[in-house]
Formats: sequence, structure tokens, C-alpha cells
Amino acid sequence: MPATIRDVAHASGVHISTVSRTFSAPHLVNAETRSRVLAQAESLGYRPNRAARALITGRTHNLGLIVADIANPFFPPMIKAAEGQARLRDHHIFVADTNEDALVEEDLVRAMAKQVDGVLLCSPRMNNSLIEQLSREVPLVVVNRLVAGLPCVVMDVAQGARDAIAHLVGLGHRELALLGGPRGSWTSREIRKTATATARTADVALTVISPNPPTEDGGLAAAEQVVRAGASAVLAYNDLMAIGLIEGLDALGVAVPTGISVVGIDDIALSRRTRPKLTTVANPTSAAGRAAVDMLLQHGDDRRTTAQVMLRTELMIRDSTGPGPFAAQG
Amino acid sequence: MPATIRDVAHASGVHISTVSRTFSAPHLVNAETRSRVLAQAESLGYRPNRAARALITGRTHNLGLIVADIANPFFPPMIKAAEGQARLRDHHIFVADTNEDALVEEDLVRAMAKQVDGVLLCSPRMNNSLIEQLSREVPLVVVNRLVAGLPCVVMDVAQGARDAIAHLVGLGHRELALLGGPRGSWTSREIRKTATATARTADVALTVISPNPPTEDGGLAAAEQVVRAGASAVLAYNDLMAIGLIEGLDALGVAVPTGISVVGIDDIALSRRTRPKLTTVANPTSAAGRAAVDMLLQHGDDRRTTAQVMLRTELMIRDSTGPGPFAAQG
DNA sequence: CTCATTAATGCAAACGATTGCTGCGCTGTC
DNA sequence: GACAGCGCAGCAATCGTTTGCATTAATGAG
Repeated sequence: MPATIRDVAHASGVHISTVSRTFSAPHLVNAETRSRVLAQAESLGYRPNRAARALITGRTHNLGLIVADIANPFFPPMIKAAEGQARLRDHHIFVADTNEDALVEEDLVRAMAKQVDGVLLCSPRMNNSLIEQLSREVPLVVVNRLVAGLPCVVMDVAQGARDAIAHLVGLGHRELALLGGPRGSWTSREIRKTATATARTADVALTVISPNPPTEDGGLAAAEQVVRAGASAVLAYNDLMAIGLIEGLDALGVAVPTGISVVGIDDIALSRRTRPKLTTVANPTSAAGRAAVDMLLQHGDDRRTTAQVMLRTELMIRDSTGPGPFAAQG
Repeated sequence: MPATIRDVAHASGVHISTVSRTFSAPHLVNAETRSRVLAQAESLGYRPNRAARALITGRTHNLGLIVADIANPFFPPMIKAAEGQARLRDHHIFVADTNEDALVEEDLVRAMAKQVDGVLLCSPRMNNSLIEQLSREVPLVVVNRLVAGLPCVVMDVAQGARDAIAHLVGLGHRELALLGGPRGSWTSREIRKTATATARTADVALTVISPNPPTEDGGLAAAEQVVRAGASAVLAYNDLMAIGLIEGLDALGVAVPTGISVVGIDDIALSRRTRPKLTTVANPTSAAGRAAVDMLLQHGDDRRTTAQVMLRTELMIRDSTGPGPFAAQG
């Protein structure tokens, strides 16, 4: 039913190859012919069939985007940015959600492999060797994890963790807790490493509570452990957990920030709307989405760009952090 | 590089058509041959090329999903549910975001038309005649709008609006305001119609403030008009606007719910985390996503199913609504 | 006037699969 | 013993494009 290249060719009295060239190599066809073909194509509503084109060119003009959980507000801005950037470059995006499951993740990459020119792997839960193996089956750009030899886009989580801890220590906290994220998360490991080192340097105690589901419920469930650990300030793997934690602490009769200070990570929209407003480390998710698409597309132009991009984070100080037990008297 | 059907055929010493049938019509091939082919396919890592298959069968096993704004927390749960349901039925989903723009929307449908078996049009901003026209180019299921003759999935917004207004009137409010949504939104029009009728029946005043961007900023910006209208209770087009409105009222020195009561619509996750917690009309977005996928897929089996599904909503009474000026004395 | 050069187009072989038809060998029936 | 019927596999056309090569006509140089 829809018009094919043959219909257009017939309607404009030329061979299909001329029609094809009208679109893919206009300089090879006579201006007059070209405009005739264009007119017919327009009036027939012709649109090249991408599947057919992909078959021969090997490029589908589709990208895959895999996230751990699309309902986690961290991701939508990134997806949106990626999708916009892709559209700018005449590509479409398949979005898939792994439910935080490494096996589903692997399946999805494989399932997508043949119908996309590359995959954006966001916050993968697989291990590195599997990622490397998959990267041999389909071009990959990894977001939120550093994998040697692969193009990656990451946030400078180490700096973020340092800033957050410095902020807390500066406020007079000397018993800190870290709420880790899910198993398999590179970001969670990095935060932990940096936090541990920073705490040691600053000579403050750090209790690590990990792993946890990266959700409000995960934070809520950890409230009791936080209290038991005797910490006066907590750094959470993400804002969702921080918000859940605040709620959990509230239920235990501990107020934030007067009783315990809480710092989140991500700066999701929600973190500005809660009471208290959340102190958090802002991550440039939109920029990450755009950068990842760009890398994938230029990677496709067979330059072996394995560049690793690290984006700056920023500590947003709001109302969930306050003076600790060792605060300097004002 | 990746194995094709030909490689498998060669490796197992049969014709490619036998390999093809091994997958698409197993009963037509001898059990022994089949297992040999399967073994070779497995060891070569063969996966049928969907583009090639689509070319001849006309079915891509891909679906399009178009939303107004993926960063609006209303959508991700729906996308997630749709994606899961699609995967269950061996389909993948292209997600696209229109930025609330009807023109972009039209473009996207057309761009997707050839590479998908159908499109889920969620909360469209186009007008009905354009939607009908597009539905002739590609199977469509419309979500959050009723279009005659087309398969649709909608929430029972009328009931939701009635419940919300009944709740407010019951609390003793007699001066209501309605914060409408964006231009082109069917839901917004329905809410307005129902709210107007319900208010008239209940003999209470209703000031309509519309259209507004369906975002926190949209709600925030409308705060002043709400106050000027002298309303003691407000029904907002969605939770985001309700939350923005509460913030705006707060800035004007009006407390919620003591000064003004606010009801949202959607019951996004966020609405349980704000202070005050938001009274809102819950929409079954996940169910809508699944239902829409099912309709699209069975619609594809050429039964002219133009069924219209209406899903029940539920008023969640929380803390943003309280007694109005005409409340019965307790 | 001839011949090389160039611009514009046509021709046909791919790309990787599906599918109606044909062909083959075997079984079982009359 | 001939033949219908069946199970299984091969053959080849086809889907809608792209693209290297061949062909044609027109142009310019010598």
C-alpha cells in the first residue's frame, strides 16, 4: 500500500536507481530530473523503507538505549536528551529497561544487536568482561561506568563524593554512614572507594551499608541500620534512597537535618520539592545522554574512538544537611 | 561478520529454506534435521535478521511509543509497562518524546510508520482529524484520548473529576478553581467539561484557569490567579502542576491545606513524598500501557478491534485537602 | 572528423530472509 | 505392481533498496 521506490520511478519515468540517487547522492542526478523525482515522491508520500536500506548498507539508523529502571527519575532526562540528539542526527532510539537485572541486560543487548547501529548501555549491572564481549558483537558506549578500552561517559562521582564528605565534615560531623547502591553498580563502588579514602584522610569514621536497592524503599529500609551505626550524617547512593531514608528516619523519630544530616546524589527534580529540600550532588544527565549519542555515532564512522568522557558534578547545598555534634560554635 | 541463515545452512548441510523453517515452521522439518540445524545455529550464534524478515513478512516486530514528555513522571511507569508487555510478545519499542509539540508528534508518527507494526500515541496533542488520517498510514492505539473509530485506552477522568469535586464540596468548599492543562489535551477538556457540570449541579462556583503548561512551573505561575479568583480549593490538571501550585501559594503566604486545598491528578510517586502529601486522583498508568500494547498487537491480527478501554481511577485522599469555609462544624 | 572525456542514466547483482511450488523416496492400498 | 498420499527438503521468486559497472549522448580537443 505505501509507495515504494518503484512507484516513484514509474511515476517520474526514470529507473529506480535514479530515484535512489536522488536521495542518497543528489549530485549524481540532473537537476531537472531530480526535481521531477522529488515532486513525484512528495505527491506519493514516498518514504524510503529503512529496513530495506539497512539490509544493504548495514546501517539501520537506530540506536539502542538500555537503562536499569526507566521509572527511576534519574534516567528520563538522559533518555530525553539522547533521543533528541539522535533525532537531530536522523536516528531513532529503542528504549529498554532491565529491571536492575544483569541477565535481562545481556539478553536485551543481544536482542537489539542486529537492529541497531549501536547501544548506549546506561548504568550497566553486568560485569566488565561480559560488556567487553558484547562490545565485540555491537558498538557500545557505556554510561556511568568506566570500562578500559571502551568509549565511556561518566560523571565525576569521586569528586562528588569528596565534595559531599568535605561538606559534612565541615559541618562538624565525625561519624558518617554511606548508603551503597545495588550490586554491580560501578558508581556505587567508586563512591565507596572515594568515600572510604576521604573519610580516612579526614580522620572521621565511616560505616558502609551496602548493597541496597536504589529506591525509596531501599533508603527507607536502611534507616534503622543508620541509626544503629550512630552516624550523624549520611551520604546516599542516590536521591531516591536519600528521600526514602529521610522518611524512614522520620518514622523512627529522628529529624533531618537536626538529628541526622543526609546528602543525596543525582539532583533529580524531586529533590527540590521535598521537605527538607535535599542537599545533593548534581549530575549532568542530559549532557551525558547527548555526549553518549555523539560518541556512538562518531564511533560508527569507524574511528576507533575509545575516548572516555568525564562530566563535572556539583554539590547543591539545600536543607537536609546541618551542623553536626562537632560543629564550631558560632 | 555475524552469522546469517546461509552460514547455518552450510554448516548443517541443508538448504537455507530448511533453516528458515526450523525456526518459523518447525513442524515442517524432520526432528533430526531440526536438532542438527538448531545445534549449528546455536554454536554460530545465529540470530535471524529482523530487517530482512520484515522486508518479506511486512511485520517488523517493533512498536512505536510517543509521549508528550518523557520527563513528566506520569509517563515512565506507562512506558515501562508497555515495554515489558511488548517484550513478552517478542516486540521492541521505539520511544519518542514530542516536547508537547503537535507538529513534532506528526513528524514522529510518519517517521516511525515504516519501521513499526503500530504506534502507541500517548496523550496526543494533535487534533482528531490528523490522528484519523495518520491511522490510515499506520495502526494506531490512542492513549488518554477518545477518538471515534479508533482503538483507545483512557482513564475515567470524568469520574475522577467528579470524585475530586465531590470530595472538595464535601469538605465545605464553595469557591473552586480548575487549573487546566495544555492546549490540545483531550484529558484537559474532559476534566473541564465534567468539572463545570459537576460544579453547576452542586451549586458551587468554578473558576477555570486554562491553558497551562503541565509542569511544576505551570502550576507555580498560576498561583497568583488562583488567589485572585478567591477560590478556597483547586483541582489541578496533574500532580506536577498541583505541586508547583502549592509552592507558588506558599510563596504568596497561603498555606495548604489550611488556606487553600489542592487536588492533583495522576498519583505520581512524587505525590506521596511532598509535604503536605498530595490528595490526588490515581491513574492506572501501568495497566494502560499493557492494555494499549495488547490492543495494538491484536489489532494487527487484522481483527478490526476498535474497542475503547476505560480504566477506573481512584481518589487518594492525603494531606493537601482540608475543611473549607463552609465546613460543617464538628 | 575523430576520439577521449564527462555527465546522466540504466542494468543487475546483491543484502538476508520467507514461502509457494516442485521433486523425491517411501508407505500402504487396492 | 501401479499409484495415491505423505513427509521432507530443495528451488527460486520476492520484499525495497543500494551501488559498481555498462551504456548513451553530448562536449571539447586536436
